[in-house]
Amino acid sequence: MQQQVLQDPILSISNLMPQNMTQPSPSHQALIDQGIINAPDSAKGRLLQAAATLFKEKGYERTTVRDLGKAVGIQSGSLFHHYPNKEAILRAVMEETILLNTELMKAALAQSDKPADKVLALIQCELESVLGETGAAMTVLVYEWRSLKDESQQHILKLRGIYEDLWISALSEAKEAGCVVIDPFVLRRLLTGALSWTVNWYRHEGDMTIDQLAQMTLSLAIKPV
Amino acid sequence: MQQQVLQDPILSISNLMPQNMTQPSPSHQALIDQGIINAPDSAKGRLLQAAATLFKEKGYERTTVRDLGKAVGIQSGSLFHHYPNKEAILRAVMEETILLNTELMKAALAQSDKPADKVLALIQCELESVLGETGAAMTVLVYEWRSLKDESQQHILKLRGIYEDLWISALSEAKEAGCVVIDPFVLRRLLTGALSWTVNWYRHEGDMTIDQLAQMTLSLAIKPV
DNA sequence: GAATACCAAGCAAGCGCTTGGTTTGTAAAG
DNA sequence: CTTTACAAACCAAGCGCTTGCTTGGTATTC
Repeated sequence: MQQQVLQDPILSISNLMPQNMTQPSPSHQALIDQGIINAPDSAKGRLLQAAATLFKEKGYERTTVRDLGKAVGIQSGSLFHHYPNKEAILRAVMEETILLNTELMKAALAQSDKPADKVLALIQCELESVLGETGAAMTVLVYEWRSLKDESQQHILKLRGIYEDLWISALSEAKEAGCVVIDPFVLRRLLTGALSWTVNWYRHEGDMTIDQLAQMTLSLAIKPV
Repeated sequence: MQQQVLQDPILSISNLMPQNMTQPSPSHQALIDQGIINAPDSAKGRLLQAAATLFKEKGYERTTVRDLGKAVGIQSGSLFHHYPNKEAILRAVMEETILLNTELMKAALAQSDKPADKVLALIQCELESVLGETGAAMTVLVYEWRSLKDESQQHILKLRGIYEDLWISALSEAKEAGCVVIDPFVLRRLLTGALSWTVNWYRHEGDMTIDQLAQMTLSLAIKPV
């Protein structure tokens, strides 16, 4: 029996034609060129995208390696040619999305000047990451944390530290400028929850844009000077 | 072979001595008396408490019925004498905690007068529910939603609606009084995220009390009139 | 003596992952 | 332009284990 009988080869993980592909941003492309993250149209890249979607929808534990294989058009066993085990796929999803969004945040900060503008830029960035293309992966990062082994948790925590430092320094600047009244660490944590939770209610079809939501959130976080 | 040889009968689900029991509040006791939720020292009540703790720590899927049985000192198969299946245990954990906390919120609201006071009371209540005794169950309610069958989700959603109505009317009053500037629905959703996320960072050992945190959150949500 | 609460044993299904072998892409050698 | 060689990508099959849950029987309680 030939494999072609069982399965359309165009669905093969390495033959899939790119679809709905938007052009990666310069920051994104730089990370791909440096080999730090996988291109979205590569075999591994598509696997990670499918994994993020499934992990978000069904949860990591309820997603089987057979689900993952079916999503990218290969046998479940073939997954282990790309990653040593299922947990490594989860870890890669988390690692890539945090690396990418850290770079996007740095780029956005570089275009801002006043403290309040920097805070707004960070809020916009985080909303984009949660509600946009990397939304599935970001949700997985928040909701599937416990499924990581201790070793992986510490690895991701280190990357998360760089990301959080950007937030803390921006909020601290804003506090010194007098437009933030509560402790920056507490404020960041309240914002983390508020922003990540948007994935559970924000709808693109609605009549509130992401920028509007960002402005509303900013109005809570800072007081006008 | 006698069961006593294998297992200390004092650990049996129906014989366990109450420990670390605080006196249930009047609202709590009322719900117990009406048979709406199980007493914390009953067989089912202890099972639900253990389940909430395990589900929070390991996640619902990673918690096996054998884990649950061991936690309350019975065989895994005996669980199905109390609940028809594992999902029913998860559902019961969620249902009881939302019913209880709705009553606690109503009681707190009854003691408040001005709109800002009502909002503060709700914030305090929700923080207590997330960080206090029902914290495990509340965390499960947030994180294990996807593990519920559709039917159970709709059942819990209905209960949650009553809870959310209390929030929306309080925030709407505050908006009419002029101390809330953004849409009450959006504000509630931002607060939902901010408050539920506290479970991931707030520590009772630290030098910030829950009331202080509630005050800080209030200072973001409303502006002084 | 009936109902309740439990145990001991185990079944069927599904899980992550391994294995041995085949196809495909690539690129140098003839 | 073939041929040869080899590694990467994949399939088909299934192993060993764990899972939720069932069954038949036994203490305990009122």
